[in-house]
Amino acid sequence: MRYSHQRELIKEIVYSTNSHPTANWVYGEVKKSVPNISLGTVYRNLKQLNDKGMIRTIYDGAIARYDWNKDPHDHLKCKVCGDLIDVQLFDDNIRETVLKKYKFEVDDVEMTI
Amino acid sequence: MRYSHQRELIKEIVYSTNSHPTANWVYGEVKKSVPNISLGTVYRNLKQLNDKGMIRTIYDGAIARYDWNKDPHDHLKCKVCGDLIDVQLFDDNIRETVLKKYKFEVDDVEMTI
DNA sequence: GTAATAATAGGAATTATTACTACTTATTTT
DNA sequence: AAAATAAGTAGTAATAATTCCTATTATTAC
Repeated sequence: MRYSHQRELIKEIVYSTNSHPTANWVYGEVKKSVPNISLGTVYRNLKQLNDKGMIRTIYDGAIARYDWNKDPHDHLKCKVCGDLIDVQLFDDNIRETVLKKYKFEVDDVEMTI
Repeated sequence: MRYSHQRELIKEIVYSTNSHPTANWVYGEVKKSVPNISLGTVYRNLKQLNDKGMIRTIYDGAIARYDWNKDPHDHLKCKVCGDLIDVQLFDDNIRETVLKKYKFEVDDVEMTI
């Protein structure tokens, strides 16, 4: 993965907020400095950053949101305003519990409350 | 909500499987008995069944899946085949923990592992 | 500096879902 | 039981999020 100005900006934008932004919001922000960036570029880079483990993708219903916080954590979603906030509920024993009870090796836990 | 043949079938189909089917899969199944049912009818009825609490909607990444099992439970998703299986991991103290720690009243917990 | 090729912009294509509309059917009223 | 009414339907258009495609541009290796 070689350097690109666009990806660097996209990464900085995601890292600059706690709001778990959508691709479209990131697009709007990055357009401020690169007015003719394309939405496809935003999506491609978000996916690459996710694949390289630099950001995390979470799903809010049917739409993807991006999170710079890669530590295992969960989200509380406000029913009224739709905001997601980070919470820390369970510790690493989920992994063991699941392995013991269900013989599944855990890769990732996504919980929205 | 008055009776409709289509909704009845859709409900039976969702209740007949543990596979957490998508709207599209339900559509394919119901077409076997009502060949010219429309996809919109399937979506409308799945939503109604969800709103009346007869089925539950879960999100698998970006797509909606439907589950007859309304008891609180979580899902394990196989990374290889994509199947979702039901698991029972945590008990009702999630609700209390969240209320105490974060002052959020819990409506629904959705966890995919 | 030049060649090789990853990344981009712009737009078309896809996928999941919702909205619209004229027609049909279940229920209610008479 | 027929007529009235309003919920439901099929078919299709529209939307929203995301991915794909292609000619051009930018980064890195030599």
